[in-house]
Amino acid sequence: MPDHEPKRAGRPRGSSRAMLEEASAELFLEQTYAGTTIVQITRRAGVSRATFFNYFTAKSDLLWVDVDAGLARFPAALEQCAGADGPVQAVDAVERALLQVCAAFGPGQVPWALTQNELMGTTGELEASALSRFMAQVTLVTRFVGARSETSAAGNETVADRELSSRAFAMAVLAAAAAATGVWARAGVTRGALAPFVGTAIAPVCAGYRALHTVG
Amino acid sequence: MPDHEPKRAGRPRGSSRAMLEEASAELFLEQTYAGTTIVQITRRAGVSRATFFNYFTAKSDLLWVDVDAGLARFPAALEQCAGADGPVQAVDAVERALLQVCAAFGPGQVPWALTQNELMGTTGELEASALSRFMAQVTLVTRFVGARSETSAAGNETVADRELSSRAFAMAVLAAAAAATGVWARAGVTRGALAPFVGTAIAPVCAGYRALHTVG
DNA sequence: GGCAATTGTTGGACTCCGTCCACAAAAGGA
DNA sequence: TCCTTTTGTGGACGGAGTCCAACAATTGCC
Repeated sequence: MPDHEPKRAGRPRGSSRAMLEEASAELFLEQTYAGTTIVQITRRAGVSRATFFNYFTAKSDLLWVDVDAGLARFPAALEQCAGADGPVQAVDAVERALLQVCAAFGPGQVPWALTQNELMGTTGELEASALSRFMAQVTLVTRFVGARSETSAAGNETVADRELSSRAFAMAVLAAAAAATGVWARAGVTRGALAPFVGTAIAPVCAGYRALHTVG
Repeated sequence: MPDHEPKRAGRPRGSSRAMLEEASAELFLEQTYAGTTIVQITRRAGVSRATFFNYFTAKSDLLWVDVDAGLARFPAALEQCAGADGPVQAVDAVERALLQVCAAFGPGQVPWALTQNELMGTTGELEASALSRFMAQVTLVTRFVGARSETSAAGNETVADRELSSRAFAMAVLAAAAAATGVWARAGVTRGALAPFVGTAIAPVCAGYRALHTVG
């Protein structure tokens, strides 16, 4: 990554994502997410309200900066964990890739999205932004598993069945991971790393889908 | 249900939920959900905008009238399907109760929430309202399973483990059901009843959690 | 140096959602 | 009749998100 200065034409940025993230972090601590307006954030960062939307598409993006950063590594992890073809191997790869991504989250930094979810008023907005991120990962996993299940033994399994199965597995395993993350966040100071939580949560789901493809 | 007229005091209603639902259904067909404002709905129904919020807490409630009606029967179905104590029996009960609720949805009436989800602009709002409903069912299932797992063989299983396991199962099985519902809705005219879709989707998840509790 | 093209920043206007409140209308009961 | 209860109404308000026309700062070319 040597191209830090591509020397493009045009006015250079006088602000940055980081400035807005910092300002919002301070205000969220003081006033909670719901109690903070975009205008307050931009004022503290020293920019105008319109500038905010040059860096974020919605206020709720600020809740997910850490999570998004971690999730950004998921596709690469998936490819790296991918082994041979076949649905069972695909389930294995998803399980490993999820744990690999979770390894980046220790007991220290818990994303805003997980700490502000019960703070009155935040719930609605948080859920909206949460599901949109969830579904993005769902399509990722669905495609990954679906592509590796085409060559399956098949037989009495229709195309629609495989599509349903892939998507159900994707949503189930990611939901289990999300559940684990929620429990982990609520665990307070005693929580250790995230990965063990996610590991125990997704194991039964993965086992169920593995059994489905090994027996049937 | 003979108490249709409890003859309460006060001004009788000149409007009704049904009027607003009908008006919104017409407008959603003409303009899509995102393209329809609350004012338009209330104008067509012949009431004022403020009245809308006497019957619905948010515009997005209109997307879920059918789903909410079906979901309302879920707690009762859960109790009815409940058998003996123990985590395995709890998983069985949840599986049966879910299928029982799905039996109410045939190929005819597909809720707005499922038809308008790709119609540009709707996505964000839809996801918000979707997750709030999803999480309501999650707490229901979590409590149900959690209460029936306390008497488990336990041994090397801590309380935190059981809490995590219950919640992960709840979210996973409901996510699989949601995935199936989505596939079913997108299946077009060829779709039959909803229950078979959900059945194949949640079976592996339930199997996985059953195995977890029978072996270990 | 002057000039255009490019990129970032700004303020303002706008729509819609959701909340709040004071008030009017329509009933029943005393 | 007066009081209480319930529902409908209009208006005002603040915040989110969109849009746009203007302005500012920099690069590269002539």
